Amino acid sequence: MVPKNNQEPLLNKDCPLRQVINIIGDKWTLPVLYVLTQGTKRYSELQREIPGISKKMLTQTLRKLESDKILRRKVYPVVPPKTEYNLTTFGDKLIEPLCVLADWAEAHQDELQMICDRRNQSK
Amino acid sequence: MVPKNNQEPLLNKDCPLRQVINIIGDKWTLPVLYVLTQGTKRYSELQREIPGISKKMLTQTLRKLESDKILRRKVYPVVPPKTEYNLTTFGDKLIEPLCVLADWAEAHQDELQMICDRRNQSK
DNA sequence: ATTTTTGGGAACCATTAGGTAACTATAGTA
DNA sequence: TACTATAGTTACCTAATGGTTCCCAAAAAT
Repeated sequence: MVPKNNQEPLLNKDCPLRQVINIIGDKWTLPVLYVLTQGTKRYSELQREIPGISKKMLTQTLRKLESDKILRRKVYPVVPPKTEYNLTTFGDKLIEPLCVLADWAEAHQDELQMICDRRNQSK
Repeated sequence: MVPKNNQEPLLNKDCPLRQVINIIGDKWTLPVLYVLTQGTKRYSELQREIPGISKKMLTQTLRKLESDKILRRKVYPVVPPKTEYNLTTFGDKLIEPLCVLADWAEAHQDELQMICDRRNQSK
């Protein structure tokens, strides 16, 4: 009898945790999600509220999250264009465990900053 | 991720949460950390227990985590070489909030798998 | 008549991440 | 004598990520 492939869920590079990290790990995904926790936003609002993001990256990030069904995109056929974005219920649920990590990160802000500084210095 | 005060520690691309993601977001970091939660491991043990990792990536991942003080590297001056790795207390602490995310990810395994499948399909 | 507004798309480039293969040293073993 | 085990290093290549700049339409405002 072949042993059941009960692979450790945290071991390999396709584990669920890794999948989450892949989904939200892009440079601009967290800022976008964060702004959307404040409610429905238009494209231009997102761009204004996320310092440094370019149109290309904003569009790219939004489209990816839309196809992941983490957010919803609603286009109004008017001119000039109007598009609204808001989190799906799945997006809302995803936010919760991220908050835990975010709280930990805030609590360890100084250590994290030191790590990042050390990395930038050694480059 | 819920706004707490007038600060915006989760908004910009250098926020603490983003810093954590940067630190543990590399392809092989989570598998390495996971194996090390089982205790001290030698280089060859890590390589055996992490399917698919190459020597180059294992070394690279370990060195980065060492300079981040997430793990400790102990070299025995013998031949053939012997090197042991284990988590620091900071590494141990880092694991905890990641477990919360990992638990959520496991609970939503199916949805996550669908997202990843859809992404791979559209490529 | 011209500019502004909005939500993009397309082309192009630079940087980074990650993968493969070959090479290293030295003691012990067959 | 040749081979194995260990813990790497190096050079080279490709793919993915992210950034910049320019282009678009059509109505409204100046």
